Amino acid sequence: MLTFLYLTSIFHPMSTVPPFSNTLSGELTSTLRDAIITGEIPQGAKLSETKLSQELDVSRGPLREAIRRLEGMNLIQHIPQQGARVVTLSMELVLQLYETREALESKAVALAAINMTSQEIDQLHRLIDAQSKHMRENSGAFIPAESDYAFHETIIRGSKNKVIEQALLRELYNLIKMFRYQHEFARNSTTNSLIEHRQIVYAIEQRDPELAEVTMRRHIVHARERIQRRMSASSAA
Amino acid sequence: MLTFLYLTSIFHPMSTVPPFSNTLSGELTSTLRDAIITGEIPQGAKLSETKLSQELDVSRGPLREAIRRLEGMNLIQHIPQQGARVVTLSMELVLQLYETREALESKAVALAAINMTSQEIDQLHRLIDAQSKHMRENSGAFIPAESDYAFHETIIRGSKNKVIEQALLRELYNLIKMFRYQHEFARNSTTNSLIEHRQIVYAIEQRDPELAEVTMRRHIVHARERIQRRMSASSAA
DNA sequence: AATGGCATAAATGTTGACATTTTTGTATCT
DNA sequence: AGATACAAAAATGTCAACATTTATGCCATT
Repeated sequence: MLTFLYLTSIFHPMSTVPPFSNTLSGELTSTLRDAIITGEIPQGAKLSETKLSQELDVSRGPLREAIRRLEGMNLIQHIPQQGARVVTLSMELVLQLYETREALESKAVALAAINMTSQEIDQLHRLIDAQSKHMRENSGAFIPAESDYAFHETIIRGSKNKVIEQALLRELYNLIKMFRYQHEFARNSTTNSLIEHRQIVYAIEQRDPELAEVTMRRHIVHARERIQRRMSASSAA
Repeated sequence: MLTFLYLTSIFHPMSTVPPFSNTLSGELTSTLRDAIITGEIPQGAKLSETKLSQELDVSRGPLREAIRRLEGMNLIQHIPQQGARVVTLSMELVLQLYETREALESKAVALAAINMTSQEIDQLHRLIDAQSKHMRENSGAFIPAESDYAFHETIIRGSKNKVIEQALLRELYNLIKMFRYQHEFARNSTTNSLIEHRQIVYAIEQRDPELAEVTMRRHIVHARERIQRRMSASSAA
């Protein structure tokens, strides 16, 4: 039933992250990653090697390697002699993700305020302008998720700290994207987010690490609180 | 030449981290991890699948899986069609490691001040007492690395945040241990560290997250500055 | 009817061989 | 002598079969 996975991996909007191409096991990694993020393979589902290898028409070797990599990205959990399961995003885990993101990304933006090039700051302006334009032209008050990710990824890369970048983009953000993609209420950002984005860019522009840090911290805490409210309001998934 | 690796993986003091047992590829993961941390397989060395499989007398399948896992722990870097190399700890990377550790572990201790059980706090006291005893009885002014790791790991686990715990213990600490193990000057902690450890435990005991956070942040910044001084003084490895 | 054990089936772990790509070394040409 | 091109060798990527462990389902027993 997963025959359309190859299309997903190429066209899907989720794929801002490295495509792992060149090798079959790399392709499989991207394919499965996107299928997990979108929920095409649902949370808690077992990744049966035999079934997947038949459906995707590959041998089990590369598949196992892809699974090991996804394990490293925290998208799946592997129990020896039992197999791999897609991670389940409990409310507890999501809140912990945002706590961790707060710690890492506030540090990232502080470093970005020091290390970003002016070209990268220009890029932030372009993204914000696009977000602003989108809001004006579409009645609704939402930033598309893709644009929001681009904004945050630009800052994270601008920190020039490869360790933080890796921790955020390779481990945390996949899980956050998975959560937001699978929960309609979390999929888009509010109008407040745009204001906060402006504040963050202002602080970076001023080369003020402390201001950038507290602004980003507040931005993420707000997001977490919004999630917390809406999750306890509706069903706690 | 790596025939003694199995012994290393069992007896080596580095192994406070999960042993990955039960399965051959899990054993290989632990074995290679420890060999990398200790420098038995040196930085930048190529992990040749054919050679390793001969020396360790295993087939390449499990070996490749172990390598994928070590990739996820940031201990090795893999380039498709070219193979895997042990990461090289440049001065830049080490400083970035400590920046990241500062962000994560200061958050961890703030959470630990809220979430730690009294049993866990007792454990911290026992560790500090042992460290104190060790310093009194041995002329030198050093905390053994193992005891220092145990202290920090107890706090990290005490945060009850699995995401932070994973990021620190599975990704960062292996690299930090690798660095400290391979640089004599970084192997042990100074007398100041013990004082700072006491301050951290005090803050946790008072259930004061903010105090705990700034205390831990300073502790790690001090460690980073010490490293920075000594590395620029001697050779920049 | 429910439980326990046994046999079968299926899944994961492991292996060795095959395919393809990259590297290495040699020979030739300028 | 240096550089380029080709050929051989070695390494990584992939596959299919085998081994071992775990899960399933049936039968017998209480």
